[in-house]
Amino acid sequence: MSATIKDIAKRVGFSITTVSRALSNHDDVNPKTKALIQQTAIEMGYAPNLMARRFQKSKSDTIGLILPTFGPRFSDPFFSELLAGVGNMAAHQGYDLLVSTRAPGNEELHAYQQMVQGHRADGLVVVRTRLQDERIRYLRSAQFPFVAFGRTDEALDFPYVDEDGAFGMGLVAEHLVEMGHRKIACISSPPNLMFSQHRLDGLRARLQTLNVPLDEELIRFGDMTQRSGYEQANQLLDLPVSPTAIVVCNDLMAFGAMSAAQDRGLTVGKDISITGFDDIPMASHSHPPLTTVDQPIYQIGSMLCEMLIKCVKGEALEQRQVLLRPGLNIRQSSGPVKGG
Amino acid sequence: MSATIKDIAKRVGFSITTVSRALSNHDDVNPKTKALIQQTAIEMGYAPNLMARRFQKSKSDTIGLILPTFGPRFSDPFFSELLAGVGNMAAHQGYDLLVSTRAPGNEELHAYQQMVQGHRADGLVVVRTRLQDERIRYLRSAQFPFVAFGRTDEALDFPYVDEDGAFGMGLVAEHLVEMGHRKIACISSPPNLMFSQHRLDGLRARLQTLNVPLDEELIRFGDMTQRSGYEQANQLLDLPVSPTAIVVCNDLMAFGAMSAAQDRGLTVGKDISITGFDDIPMASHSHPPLTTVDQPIYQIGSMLCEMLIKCVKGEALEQRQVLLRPGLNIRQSSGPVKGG
DNA sequence: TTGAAAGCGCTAACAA
DNA sequence: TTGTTAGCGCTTTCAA
Repeated sequence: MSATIKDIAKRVGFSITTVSRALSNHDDVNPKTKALIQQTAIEMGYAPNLMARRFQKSKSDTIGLILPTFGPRFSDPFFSELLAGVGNMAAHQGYDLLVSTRAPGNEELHAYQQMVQGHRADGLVVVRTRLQDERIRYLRSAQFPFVAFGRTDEALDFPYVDEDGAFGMGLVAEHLVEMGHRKIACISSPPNLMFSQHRLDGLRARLQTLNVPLDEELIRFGDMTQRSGYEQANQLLDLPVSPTAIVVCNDLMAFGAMSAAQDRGLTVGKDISITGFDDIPMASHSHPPLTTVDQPIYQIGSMLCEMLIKCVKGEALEQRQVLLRPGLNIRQSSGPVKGG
Repeated sequence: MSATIKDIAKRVGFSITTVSRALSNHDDVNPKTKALIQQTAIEMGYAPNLMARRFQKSKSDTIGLILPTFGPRFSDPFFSELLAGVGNMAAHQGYDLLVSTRAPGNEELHAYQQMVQGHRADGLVVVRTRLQDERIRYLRSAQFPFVAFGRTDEALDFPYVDEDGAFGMGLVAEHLVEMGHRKIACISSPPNLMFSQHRLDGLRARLQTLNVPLDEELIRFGDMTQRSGYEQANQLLDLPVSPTAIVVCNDLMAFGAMSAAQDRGLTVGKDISITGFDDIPMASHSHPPLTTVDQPIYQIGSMLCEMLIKCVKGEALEQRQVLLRPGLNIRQSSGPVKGG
């Protein structure tokens, strides 16, 4: 259907070799010939056949991203922003972005294998690292280029970008203790996720040093959805002595927790303090606006992609492991302890 | 690096043709030979080189999806769910999913051209159709397979899935009028989007027949973000005689509108009614839970993908144009008009 | 400065 | 049932 270099060669009367070189802008082609060929290519509406090119160079010029989805209703503003960050950088660098969505487990690992073995992508972005992460183990054993969003619990050396969640939670702890809170609860995210560990540990450690040890009875685990935050918060609020503050490990669950509190007639920020983590755009326009730890998701996506492309090209990384230090955005969902 | 059919051929002592046929499970191969070859392939860890296969068949087994993003902070739960719907069906059918993110405009159209001309994908999913949609015009002119999420204003025949937004808004209109509302405002989405037209027109038309004509002064346009809903609602609430109900054209803006009302001390569902559209998971766990028109985003994604793959394979579509009829989920964000 | 030729891994006519 | 051969479109030695 569309023109090939062969067609162009026929038209201009040169060999396909010369055409190929002219179009790749090699400098061993007579300028006049080159100009003629390039002009003709435009006239004929030539577009290189990428499948042929990729095959012959055995490079896909594609990076892969497998999103861990839980259940069909995968409604997560976090990932759409990350995707935009990765995708825009990929496009900027002339790379395609191949996306898969799989629930963690065997099928997911299989998807990784397919990406690698089928040469579907030149490198992979691994998101939301887990304890004993089999994806990372696999990619390392296959010696396949990848960059992770998150660290791991194993002593493995690989490139990653992560945010210092422990530090972020430290800021939350300080803020709440300063506001007089002593009975602090936590709705954490699934414990098999690395960032859950960092955040919860960070919270626990900082509270300890502030002499307000975290009551282990007041820790709940949710699945990161708003619904889950709602349910876990309800459990906490049902306790005989309910907490004066709930530290939630992601914004979505924090919204759910706010709803739960509000359903009981509590004024969030006055009767109870609730904090989040991520600072998704919605956080500044909820009611009340959410106190939360910021995480530059879009930029992280960009960085991941940029680093990965360097890896793929065999270029050296100026920084192989990046740990970002977050800030705390204090808004109206948190305030002085009541009667404090 | 990895084994090829040539390697297998050498090992088993058959020709590469026979190996190729055995691995493709053709039935003109001796069962014993076939078994031997397949066994050997497994032993050798053979994985077909997709780039080679795709090149030779000149089919990418890939479908493309270009997400329209506005600005860097692309935090949209709607699209992540759609992506999951499309992606899971694609995986299920053995197709890859190529994703790009572009702001509407020239670069976006260029991305479409790249997909088409570079044979990057066998077919495209076009989301969020617009008035005079140049993407659709282009794909039609290029005779490239595509399926759209949404209709168009031009009299063009192409496969699509859409939800009957006018009907959905009719339900909202009925609900509000029944609750005694007469001063109804609307926060619409950008008027160049087809679904905005359908929803606003549907609202206007149904209100008309209910003898509660929509006051054109009470129509505002937002950009679909929570922030925008917040801002537009504030404008409406600043009017000398503020509306008793605000019909918002998507859930995210509805959340923003709720925040704006709540900031003024209004109780949403009592002092003012607010409705949304989409029924994203968050809608049932906001405070108060949001009355909204449901839209099965995940299923729509699946359908789009399934239809597209049929198109790509040259199979007939049993239904070329699908228009889904929505329902209204009445929750606590809407109620009887105050003092009504 | 240009061209001939080989080959990337695979599939599919056609022949045996 | 199996093998021979050609070729997909492109890049890249090597030779002229």
